[in-house]
Amino acid sequence: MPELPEVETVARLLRPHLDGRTVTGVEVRWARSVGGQARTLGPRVIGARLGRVERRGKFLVFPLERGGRGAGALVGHLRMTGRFTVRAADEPADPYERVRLALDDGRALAFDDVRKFGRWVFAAEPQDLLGALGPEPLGPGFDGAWLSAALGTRRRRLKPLLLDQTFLAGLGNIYVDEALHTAGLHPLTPAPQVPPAAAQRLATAVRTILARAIERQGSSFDRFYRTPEGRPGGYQDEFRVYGRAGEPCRTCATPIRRLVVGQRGTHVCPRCQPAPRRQRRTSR
DNA sequence: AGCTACTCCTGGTAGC
DNA sequence: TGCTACCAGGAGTAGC
Repeated sequence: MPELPEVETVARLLRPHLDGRTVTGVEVRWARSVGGQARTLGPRVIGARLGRVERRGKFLVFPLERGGRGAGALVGHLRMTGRFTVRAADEPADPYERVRLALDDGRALAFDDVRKFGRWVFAAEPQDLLGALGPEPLGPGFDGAWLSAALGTRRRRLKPLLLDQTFLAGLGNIYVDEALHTAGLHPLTPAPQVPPAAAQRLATAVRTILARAIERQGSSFDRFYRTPEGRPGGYQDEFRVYGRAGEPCRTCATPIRRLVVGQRGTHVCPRCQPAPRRQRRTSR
């Protein structure tokens, strides 16, 4: 499922195709993909120029300009199976194409999405959609000191907390499992129980893993995530725990276990990631 | 505050 | 072969 490295890859590869293009048409094939804006989308985007595509967390932001001035943005989220592709206007549509923008160079920017969870909506003020997001893990504000302090103010367990986009923006199920393993932390550990040195390891693991995954253009372990050029990513070859239940840990050869945490499949090495001491149940 | 359950969706697959 | 039942899961929401 697309997380920060996949979305970053999409932004980087779309950029050269879209920067400065003018939108000449809109076609919506599945209204919910545009959040019910099927009727209003046309007037808001046709005639607008596309600015530089940006990523914020797992969101893609396509800024729009009119007469050199900001005119809102299209904000996209791939969720599970969304995909952006630039295709020639006469190229046949993907069977799961949900939305298409015609561009002034004769090509089209298509949003394909098998499971229809993804969204691509117009926002006059993109901050309305992005404002609640936590910091960028690859940004200057994120480091061991910040993470250690932030963990101390929360009571949740590490896994659901790291998946919470308002805590930290961009991590999903795969990279949380990978980072926790690299840092030697169990996903059920209560956040305030993480000592500063371990928080530092976790921050470093998050940054290192995300940066490496971007280099590999993301992870493709099923048929869903592909770059806008249609190629799979390469980071799945470097997974240490995700999807490896029963296989030996790459560090200590102990079989990887799969558990469910907050309705999410979760992968741990029982030796590298010792379970937290059982919490005392609060009596009465 | 933070937990669980539920919703949205579909293709793939396990089981019969 | 063909059917049904179930699974994955990001994020929003409701209820406790």
